[in-house]
Amino acid sequence: MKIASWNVNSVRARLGRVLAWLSEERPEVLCIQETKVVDDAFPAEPFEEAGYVPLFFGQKTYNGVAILSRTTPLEVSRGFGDGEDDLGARFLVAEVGPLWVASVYVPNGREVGSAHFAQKLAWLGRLRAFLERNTSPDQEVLLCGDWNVAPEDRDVWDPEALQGQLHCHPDERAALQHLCGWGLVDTFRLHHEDAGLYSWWDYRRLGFPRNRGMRLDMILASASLARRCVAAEICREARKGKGASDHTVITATFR
DNA sequence: ATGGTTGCTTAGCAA
Repeated sequence: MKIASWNVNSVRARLGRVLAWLSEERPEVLCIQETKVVDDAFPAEPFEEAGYVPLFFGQKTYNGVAILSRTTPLEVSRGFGDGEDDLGARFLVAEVGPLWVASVYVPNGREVGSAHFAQKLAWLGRLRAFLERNTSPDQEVLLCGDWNVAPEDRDVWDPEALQGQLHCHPDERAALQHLCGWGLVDTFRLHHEDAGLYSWWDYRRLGFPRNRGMRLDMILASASLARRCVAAEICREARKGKGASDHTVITATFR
């Protein structure tokens, strides 16, 4: 069973690429971030024709998340429902058979020390609170998304230059670690130890050709799933060429 | 300190 996650930077601009990748790889589930489209305009039909049932939670211009599943997903939640500002359409949860799957788009934070940065840290805390209220680490939980945090120095192209910068700040890493402390494992690191493996490369300054990137996208799994995780990959091919998202698609495969 | 690129929307914002 293959699960995938992809920040597509506009689902309409990337539709052809996403459909081509789906037909090639046929994952059970694809979680999408940055759909950048209101629900009325989400391109549901092409995904249905490709054999997927889409759930989507979007807004105008920014953010937006979706879950595509080969079996009909049951929508569990849009946003945290905790009475606070969700900072846009960033969180969608569905049950897919026994799986409890979330598509997650963590706020960027914009600038270390800014109000947006504080909201990013708080958002990660609210996500943990949501898990505590709505599920259990004993369940089969998958959080798939763009975390906007590079968890360790080996996840960034120049850790010295980027030390303390956005995506690498100790407070962001601590917030992500606290979330994982609920009972989640970074599936990629179960299978790969090397530095220099990234999921995002800046469009500017030839980031991808120079492999100047960061690993910001992750599939986090609860213990019962982590035990059954037999592979995890970053699909660099999908970042190549004109018309690619600045993020590439990642996968985790479970026995 | 700033720039570089992309997408949405149409000049400027967000990433």
